[in-house]
Amino acid sequence: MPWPTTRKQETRKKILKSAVRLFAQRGFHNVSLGEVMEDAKLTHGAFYAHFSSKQELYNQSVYAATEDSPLAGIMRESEGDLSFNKIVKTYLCSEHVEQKVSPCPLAAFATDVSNQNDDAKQAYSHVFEGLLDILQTRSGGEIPDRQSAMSLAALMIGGVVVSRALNDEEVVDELLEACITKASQLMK
Amino acid sequence: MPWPTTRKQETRKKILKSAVRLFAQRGFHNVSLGEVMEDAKLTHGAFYAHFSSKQELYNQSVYAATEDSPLAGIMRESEGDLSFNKIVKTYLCSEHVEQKVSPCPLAAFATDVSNQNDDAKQAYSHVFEGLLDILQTRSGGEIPDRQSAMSLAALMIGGVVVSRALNDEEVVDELLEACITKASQLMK
DNA sequence: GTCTATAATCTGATAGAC
DNA sequence: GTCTATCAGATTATAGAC
Repeated sequence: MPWPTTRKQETRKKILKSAVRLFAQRGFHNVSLGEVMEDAKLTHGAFYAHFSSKQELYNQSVYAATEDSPLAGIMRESEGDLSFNKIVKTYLCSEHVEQKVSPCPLAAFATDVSNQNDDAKQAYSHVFEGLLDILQTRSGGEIPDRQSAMSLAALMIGGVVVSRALNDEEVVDELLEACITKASQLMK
Repeated sequence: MPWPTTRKQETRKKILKSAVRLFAQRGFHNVSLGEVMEDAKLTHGAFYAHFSSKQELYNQSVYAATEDSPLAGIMRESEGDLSFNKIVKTYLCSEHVEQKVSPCPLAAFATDVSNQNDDAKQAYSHVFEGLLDILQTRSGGEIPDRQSAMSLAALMIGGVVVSRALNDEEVVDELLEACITKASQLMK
């Protein structure tokens, strides 16, 4: 029985989905377990039938967030290669900055993870390697090597992280456009 | 009397210095006012003679952190222009990632600020514009325009932020080197 | 201005009925 | 597995003596 989709696993997924959205929007300490469970239409006490601690929930959220991230979305849409432009513009857009779409955990969870335990960092590292792999293998050769993929990842994540901390929408648009325009120059 | 350096202002500076280091290392919610005041050799209750709330302390820390940041350091050392290589290598180094030097607030406070009020974002935005200004006016023309400066800032901040969330030192070194190597290509 | 002491609140985690 | 109820600890902010 490889996938015994029990009701418990469905509930666990619901909790994770709520956790991903809330943690990404407000950060680890600005979200209580009560809020997560309420969002998942359960009560506080039921939490510990699914996770051993808030920290474990957060670590699992780092993995879970990859499923609905912007890049996962365009990967589902297109079966073949992703164009470089499509990748960059999907990531560096105001909808992603404002989290009108489910966010990339590498941008949303970065600073929180750096303040947490090694399990969280391991999850983050794993997801980061996954991004590098996608960039290199699904871009039809437009991203030639690991070094290019790494610098592109830093540019994209940095662009979104900084944008979220600015208070001037015009500067945000300017920054996103600058990153989009300059990204291709990293590929040479 | 332009600078009446009273003892109160000295104490305020001491509190800010402790706050910058602790907030940068562990984030807003992982640092208590008690810890900040203890680090500044005072007791908890004395805090409110200097700041009206923890949030105000944090906002002021964003500004205060610029004084000892890596780029402020090399600007004090050299009177003339900074070389592009010096800027990039000073920022994207493991000592900065591990905060063995006083960190740049744009990297250390980014995600926290995005979860806070508009005053914090205003402080962050102001510091960000300051970085763009330094990059453009102090690089001897090696950073030709605002768009180049913006993309470079995103690359540098992103490189440090991601590095702090990874658990594999080798990958961190690889990432920093990738960002350093590729940075110059953004300047064309 | 700085101290000690405490109020008021929040939240992670546990216990036990159903 | 989910619920209600509660414990235990931490933390921001305040009060009042010095």
